[in-house]
Amino acid sequence: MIGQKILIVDDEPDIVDLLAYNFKKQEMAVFSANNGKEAIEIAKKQHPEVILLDVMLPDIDGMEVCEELRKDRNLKNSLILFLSARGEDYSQIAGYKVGADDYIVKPVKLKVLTEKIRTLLERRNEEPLGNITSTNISIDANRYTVSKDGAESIIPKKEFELLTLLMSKPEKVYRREEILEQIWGVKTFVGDRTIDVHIRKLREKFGQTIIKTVKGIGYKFEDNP
Amino acid sequence: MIGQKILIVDDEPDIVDLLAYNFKKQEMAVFSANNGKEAIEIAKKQHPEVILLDVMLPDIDGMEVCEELRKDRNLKNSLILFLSARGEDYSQIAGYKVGADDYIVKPVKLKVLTEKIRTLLERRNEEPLGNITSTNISIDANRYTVSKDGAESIIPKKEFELLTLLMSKPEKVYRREEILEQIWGVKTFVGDRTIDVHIRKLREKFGQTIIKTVKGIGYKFEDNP
DNA sequence: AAGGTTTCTTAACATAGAATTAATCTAAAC
DNA sequence: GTTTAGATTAATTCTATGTTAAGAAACCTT
Repeated sequence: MIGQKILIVDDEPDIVDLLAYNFKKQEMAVFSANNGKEAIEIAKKQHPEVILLDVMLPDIDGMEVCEELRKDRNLKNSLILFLSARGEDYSQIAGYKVGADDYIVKPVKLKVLTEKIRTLLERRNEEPLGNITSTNISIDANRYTVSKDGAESIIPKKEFELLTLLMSKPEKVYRREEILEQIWGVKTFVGDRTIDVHIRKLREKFGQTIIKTVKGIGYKFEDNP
Repeated sequence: MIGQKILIVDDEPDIVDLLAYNFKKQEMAVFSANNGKEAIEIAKKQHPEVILLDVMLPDIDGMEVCEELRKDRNLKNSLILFLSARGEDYSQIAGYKVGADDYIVKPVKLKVLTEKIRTLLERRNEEPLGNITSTNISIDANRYTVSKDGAESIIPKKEFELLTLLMSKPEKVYRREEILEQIWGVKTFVGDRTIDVHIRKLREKFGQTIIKTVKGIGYKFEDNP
């Protein structure tokens, strides 16, 4: 588990220390928080691959924290594990609903925990990521291909990202602002016509009608059969 | 278990003798070492199929020896069994991390040991681990060979690993990041052009078309008949 | 240990193709 | 009909990768 980032959230310093020590030894980058607020803050900044989250926290409930974390794009695929004391059985039921991947009952056994994380991480990596399909065009994120009418093609990165974004929510109008933010990042300043050019390329390749202009606002993907 | 090479490593001559006698009777080629250094030396030269390794050695720790041995490509598939005195429970935990196949608590019972080895060897042979085949190229991970059009060749380690990675999921685009992580490990900082050079070597050897570049993303193996 | 060989990595440069911009044109909205 | 956002095109700049050669490191052989 070398190189992964892990965030440990618990209000008991002993537990945090123990776990931190263990995972540092495995060459993971360890972050820790003692409460929910802090946890959210760190997670959003570092987007760790693994998050261990105590259910009982002084400020926010662990499950609420979890819910909050899952809203962040960069944490969608993180592994979130609940830690709960023996009595708090409810976590089991609620846990999955809220989006945790698993839960561990304290006292934590390091070996078990480590193994669990390893297994889940492996499984995660194997899972095919992002595969979007509409009536007449489909994207395969693993292979970075776009298929239309059976013809598969590889398109440049920016075009691919743009198409993926629009197709991820068909019919939703993405404001130009929003597109810039998602694909170019917030800080980047890129000319006014840049998006247009990429849109044009996509239309050229997959037909004028797949992307509709909403003047003054932005663009949307249209699934026209 | 006829014809196999076995290396016995222990600092107690009695034990070595006993085991040696036993395995010679089974027509195995027996080698022995009294310390870690010697063990490594012999193992690298003889690459025995089976290695019995005492955890407590006068010089190097048995587990370190094991780790060292596993680095040798000819010993990757050897059967390594730890021998440990009853008290030394830690070997159990650390053992499999380090790459041992099993461990035996002393006093060794010959019949049990022999049976264990037999079973493990059989299982090993049954699962020719890592054997990837595509239409016109195939990898034999056990023997570290690559065959194309009937011609079998041995290629350098890094190239082999890279090819294996890409071929393990044909058509899947491996991001450069991902490749680095898998083959070089996250901690390693390796130059930007290193991957390219290895890719180039592979294309040189097996044809330009086997690996396709996905610009801005990474590479993928293509099975083109 | 010395010498030769192979493998790995790096640096430097070349190049193709991608991203961006600028300039100009078009059409929708008022 | 004027205005303005967007479309179009081509030129320009950038960037990722390809390529080569050379040095370092690992590996073998004697």
